[in-house]
Amino acid sequence: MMSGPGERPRNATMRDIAARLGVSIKTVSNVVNDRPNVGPGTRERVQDAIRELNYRPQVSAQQMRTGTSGLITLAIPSLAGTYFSELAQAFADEAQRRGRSIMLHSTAAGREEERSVLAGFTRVLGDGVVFNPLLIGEDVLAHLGRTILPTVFIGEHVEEADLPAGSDYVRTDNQSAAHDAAAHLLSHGRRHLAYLGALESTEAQQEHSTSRLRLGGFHRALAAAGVMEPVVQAVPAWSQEGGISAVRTLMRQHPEIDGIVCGNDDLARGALLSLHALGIEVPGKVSVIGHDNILEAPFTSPPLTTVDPDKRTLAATVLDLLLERIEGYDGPPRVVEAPYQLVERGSTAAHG
Amino acid sequence: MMSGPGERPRNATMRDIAARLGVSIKTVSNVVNDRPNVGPGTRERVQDAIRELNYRPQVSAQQMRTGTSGLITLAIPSLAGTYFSELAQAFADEAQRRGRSIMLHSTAAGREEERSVLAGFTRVLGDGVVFNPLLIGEDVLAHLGRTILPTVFIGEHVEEADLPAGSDYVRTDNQSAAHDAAAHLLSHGRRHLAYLGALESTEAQQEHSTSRLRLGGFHRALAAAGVMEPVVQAVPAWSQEGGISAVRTLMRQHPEIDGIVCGNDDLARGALLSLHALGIEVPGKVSVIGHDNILEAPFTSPPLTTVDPDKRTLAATVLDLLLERIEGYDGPPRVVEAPYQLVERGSTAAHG
DNA sequence: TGACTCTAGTTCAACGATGTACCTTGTGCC
DNA sequence: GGCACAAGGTACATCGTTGAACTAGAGTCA
Repeated sequence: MMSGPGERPRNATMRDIAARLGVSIKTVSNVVNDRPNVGPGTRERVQDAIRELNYRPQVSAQQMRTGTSGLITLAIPSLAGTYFSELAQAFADEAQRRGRSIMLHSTAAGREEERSVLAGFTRVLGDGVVFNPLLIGEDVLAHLGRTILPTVFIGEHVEEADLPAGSDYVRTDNQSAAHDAAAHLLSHGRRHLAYLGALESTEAQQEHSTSRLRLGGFHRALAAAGVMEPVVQAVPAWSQEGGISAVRTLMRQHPEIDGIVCGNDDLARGALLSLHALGIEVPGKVSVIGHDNILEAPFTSPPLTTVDPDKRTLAATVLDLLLERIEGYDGPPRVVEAPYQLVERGSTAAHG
Repeated sequence: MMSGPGERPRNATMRDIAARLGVSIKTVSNVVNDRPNVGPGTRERVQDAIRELNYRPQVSAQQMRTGTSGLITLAIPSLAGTYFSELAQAFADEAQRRGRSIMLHSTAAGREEERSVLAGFTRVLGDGVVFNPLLIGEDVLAHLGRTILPTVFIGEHVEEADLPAGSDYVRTDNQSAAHDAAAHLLSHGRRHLAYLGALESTEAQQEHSTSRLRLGGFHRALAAAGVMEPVVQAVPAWSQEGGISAVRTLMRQHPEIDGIVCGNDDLARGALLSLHALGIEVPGKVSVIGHDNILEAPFTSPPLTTVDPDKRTLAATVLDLLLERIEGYDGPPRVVEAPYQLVERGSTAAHG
């Protein structure tokens, strides 16, 4: 201990411990892994030596011998954006609970970057991959014989038929979620609904198809209720500021609007602020509903009703599937629907 | 290719390639690592086989042999919070540029979790650690003989004297940053400044000491300018909603205020919204300055002047130091001051 | 021709941990 | 006394990769 400055010492190995005590390496291994056939005295002496030499098992050696490292790669577009950063946090927490570590791989660079995730990153590293593709299409997936590592896809951009062998899919049904959000407003007597979140530019392409799906669900709900000509309001970006300016435009052009379904909670926050500034009561005159249930959603004014994708359960489900595959399951691709839930707060209310 | 469903095949190894071609494993290794002493014909045949068998080198075996894996652990409190999630993204990007991967370790669980980071996570994994401690104190660091892996500390909670052997420190000088922010307002003729961001509860303890340092810098700037009795406004949390309500209180109790230094940009965004709602012009009547330069700062209304800690440069600096240590440097701890920069936007302006 | 060098390889050991198979004691029991 | 048997170990091979050391053959040059 307190070795002080000097040569950076090699980390202690089982060999060091064995040598110091005059026992075999295997006995040390047995102590570390809580295996039988070690006398209580020996066990204790080994444990003392482990503490003294500050021994830690070396994961790479374990992986060589046993085939697993406890490492899981999480490949998502970017942490910039509330949803993905909260999702990553959920994965990190759930992985830690299971004694696993998360490797973060950002695919913001686009299609090539995503393809390289599937190709195995040019190096085999870790035991499995959680992958949220945005750009990779059927063409790529369909020609992928089999993933090199156990993989679970997440998101909404994967066709079930394209799932490669050795992978599973936890699907988020954004279309239904948006449908339910709109239906919620309709059930409260709102009839003049707007969808806030269409993107003009393909620049923010990442949210684009999410937006398209949510818009689809919105239309479906309105069609089912016989409400015609719903209003679709474009935004410059899925951000709070985008919501603020867009809602100003929206209410000027469509003063009859009494309910707004927002593409995500950042937009919804902007909508709330804008409505407040315009002196329009929420939920008295206009109801607002968001998507994602971000951490701040309960603290907006009024508190935001939103669709909760339950990131923690999603992460847990995904990791359970992945760990099953890592531990040997090799059946056909499984598809699991990720649950979501409408969380009702103050920004929506029944209408006289 | 297209192996289809069936037994999950072992990943191909160099041995497989060598066997198929009747060459030695070492020759395959030489091709993979672009080493000389391989004839052009042989090289090509090996490359073809690599493609056919979809071979990828196995990092754990490489690490065993060479001692490095290309993996770096990033231990930060949590991704919930704009600053840390943008910081993590910066690290992920910079690491990818350097051909390294980031392992994410969340220390939100607190002191014990932080201690275990220093103790080496109970398993040796990866080549080095980037660690932003919040709670670990001198007592722990000082008794740490030497870190088990090369480590670079970041943040502001480390005393230089306590740095363990084998580590470096990239310090963020929050006190000076807050000082400069206040001085900026003073130089524009503002005299009635408030600091927004003191925390009553120790619940949000993570930001607590950051807040304390920034408040210290604020006081220092005012004292130097001879401004007495600055106002310090408490907030329930360092969030936008916290800023909104706190600024309402602040302006009611202190209508003379003409400049607000905010603990972070989320608070500052709240301040801008609140001031707008109160009909107080920014920057006409009150100037607002934030901290962190979050991605949305340029898009607030008016655009937010803020202190930019330049997360990308920080990440690059940290990784360079860490990689030097990983590659063998074993000198005494180095301390580097992370630069920051005041980004002037519309929320501050000179005062008549 | 002989001494040398260069190219294109080969063989071997080693990194650290662990599963399998084997060995050595001491004890209990007939 | 002889044997079985368990408890508490040891010895060895192995996972995939790479550095060091070696070799066989061809070309160079005095």
